Amino acid sequence: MQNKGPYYLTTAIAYTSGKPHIGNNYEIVMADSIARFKRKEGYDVFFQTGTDEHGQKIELKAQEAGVTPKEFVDNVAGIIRGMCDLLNISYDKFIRTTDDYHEKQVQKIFKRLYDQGDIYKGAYEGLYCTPCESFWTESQLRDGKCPDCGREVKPAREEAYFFRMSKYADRLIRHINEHPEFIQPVSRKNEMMNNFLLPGLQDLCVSRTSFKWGIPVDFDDKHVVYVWLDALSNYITGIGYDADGNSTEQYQKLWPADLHLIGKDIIRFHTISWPIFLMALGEPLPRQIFGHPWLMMNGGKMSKSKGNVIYVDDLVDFFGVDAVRYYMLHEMPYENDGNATWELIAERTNSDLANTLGNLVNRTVSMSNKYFGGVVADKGAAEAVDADLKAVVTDTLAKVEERMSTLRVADALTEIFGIFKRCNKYIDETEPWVLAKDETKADRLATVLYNLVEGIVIGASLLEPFMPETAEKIAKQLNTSLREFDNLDKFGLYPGGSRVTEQPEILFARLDMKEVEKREAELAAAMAAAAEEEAGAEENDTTVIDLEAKPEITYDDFAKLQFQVGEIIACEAVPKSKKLLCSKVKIGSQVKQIVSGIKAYYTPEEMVGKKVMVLVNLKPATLAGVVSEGMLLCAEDEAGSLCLMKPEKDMPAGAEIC
RNA sequence: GGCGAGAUAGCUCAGUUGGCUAGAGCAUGCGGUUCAUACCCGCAGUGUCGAGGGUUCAAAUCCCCCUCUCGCUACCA
Repeated sequence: MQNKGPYYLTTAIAYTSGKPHIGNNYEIVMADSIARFKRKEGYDVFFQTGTDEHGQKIELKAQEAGVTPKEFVDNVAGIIRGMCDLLNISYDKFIRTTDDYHEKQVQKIFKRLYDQGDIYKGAYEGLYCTPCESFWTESQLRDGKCPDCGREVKPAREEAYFFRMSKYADRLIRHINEHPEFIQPVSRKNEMMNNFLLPGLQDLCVSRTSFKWGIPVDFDDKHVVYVWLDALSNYITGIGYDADGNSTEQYQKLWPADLHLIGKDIIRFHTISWPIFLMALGEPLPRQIFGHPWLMMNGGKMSKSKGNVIYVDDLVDFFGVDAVRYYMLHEMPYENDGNATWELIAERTNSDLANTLGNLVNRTVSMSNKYFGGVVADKGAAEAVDADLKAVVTDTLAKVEERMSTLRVADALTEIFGIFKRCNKYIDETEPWVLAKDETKADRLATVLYNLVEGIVIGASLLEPFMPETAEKIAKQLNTSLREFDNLDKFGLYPGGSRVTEQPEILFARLDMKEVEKREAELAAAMAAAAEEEAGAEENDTTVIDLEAKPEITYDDFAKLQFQVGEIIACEAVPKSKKLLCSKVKIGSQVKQIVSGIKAYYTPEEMVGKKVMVLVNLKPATLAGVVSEGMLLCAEDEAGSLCLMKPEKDMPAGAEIC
């Protein structure tokens, strides 16, 4: 096989805050199939994946678990790496952002960008919104208040480092326009252009002082490097980049990357922040960034308490690794989100893997044994029907390569299965069991079986990047080895006289749906129980939320606020808004119209009849074109979920709250 | 509200620059077959191609408008 040169691809690195579910795992299976495919095409592939291990969230999780952050991420990184191995991921490098060489380079990168003026030390001044943990510029404020939550912002000062993004914006816009393949799928390109690049980029804060679990800025150790500058750099530090100009040979060979495979949620960082960092470092930009959609579980309605979160280790345990890989790859959504349920995986396994593929191998091996004692040989008794079979088989490589060149993995698999379907049809056309009854047809029968074996070997060889274990099993049953891509457009290379296995092993057993449901229910029950226990434990820990204290106020300040009980007598969604509900609230004898951003937590129907706490004398404002004359008070948890405040006993509408 | 994507068979979706009776896979029904994992092969469907209007000899495909879904973004007194 001719060497076609280096091919460097990466996945996003997984955040080590907990065990990943199937939606998190599928990107790496796609990446693995691309890596394996490119290797077979003759590229010198380097496939990097790994874990992103810094940040406040991990610091908190570790604290909850009573371990150090490093102990915490060591554990989770181990789990993630274990999952990669379980899924047969052929990564060449597993990078952790806590690796010493990475940390050292990130510090150097930060220093260099600072020295050359791309990063400057600044401070947020004046306008901090505590609940949102965000600083705002004067121009971003709405009516002098936080544009996010509408609350008072207050003068504050926090030292931070910033990156001058705008300096490189024009260059990036030009690059994106001149390289239509840079952002894939193309629909994502418009989102980035319209929402971020064309309106003008804000300088990006690239350091934090509010937590410690990160890479320290070595010349200013109050600061840690902000997560994206840290995480994105993995793509170059993992292959030997050096900010002082002493990058390794490997780096010289591999960079720029050919493909960053990422989820659609982080396209913005990969297509804006990352290229700009690279420009600042004087490095070339990656050739392509592919933002794949998500594989949803149970239509997106999953939760641990319902027990319907899907984990690949459970699936692999039940279906086997290649059935799981096949499902992920076959359902691999290209533009729209895909869906995964135990039932769907079982259906696909039964119809494609057990029926079409497994049964084909089984019947072919069985017939070879039955009619020729397992010996397979082409006796040259060709007939007209053979031509089409051979054509389908030998044409598939080109079709698969075409599909893979645009990362249409699911379509590539469908092309390969076309071989197996064609082979099944060929058996019906040639009717080997009829040939077997006529001794004069023995040569023809042998030729038919040879053609089948040859077709299956080529199909299995094409299948190898996607289902490596199964491809090997097939080759073994046929007592041969998988073929190089160079030879997949040639028919007849299977060595005549080879003997197939005597006892064909069932590649994929047909699954009984009742068994599938039973297993799923068992896991769901266990998961729900665990979730409940965890929730119980959390309750004992008396989960609390600490807010930054506001300045003391006097009773007179308080007395300015008029709180009353209000009864919601009507409620409807605000048209043309996604989060707003408009309620008619009876307060004493008057009725006020109040708009609230709680549509995600309450339906209009369930709002009606509630008696809630209302701030009555708030200056009216217009939201989404609707006047709001007060505020329904809510409690907000860490996740931002809202809960209306109701009187503990039934009180008349209008009762004062004081 | 801004920008973008989409709406095709029960389900998941294909349908190049407008061109013959609108397709595939799964599921369903019928027929064939028995080497095989009750499997495989064949046949058959049903579709107001989201609604309405327009351009054209001809529209799923182009234009206008409407409805709905989704993504990014804004809105959350």
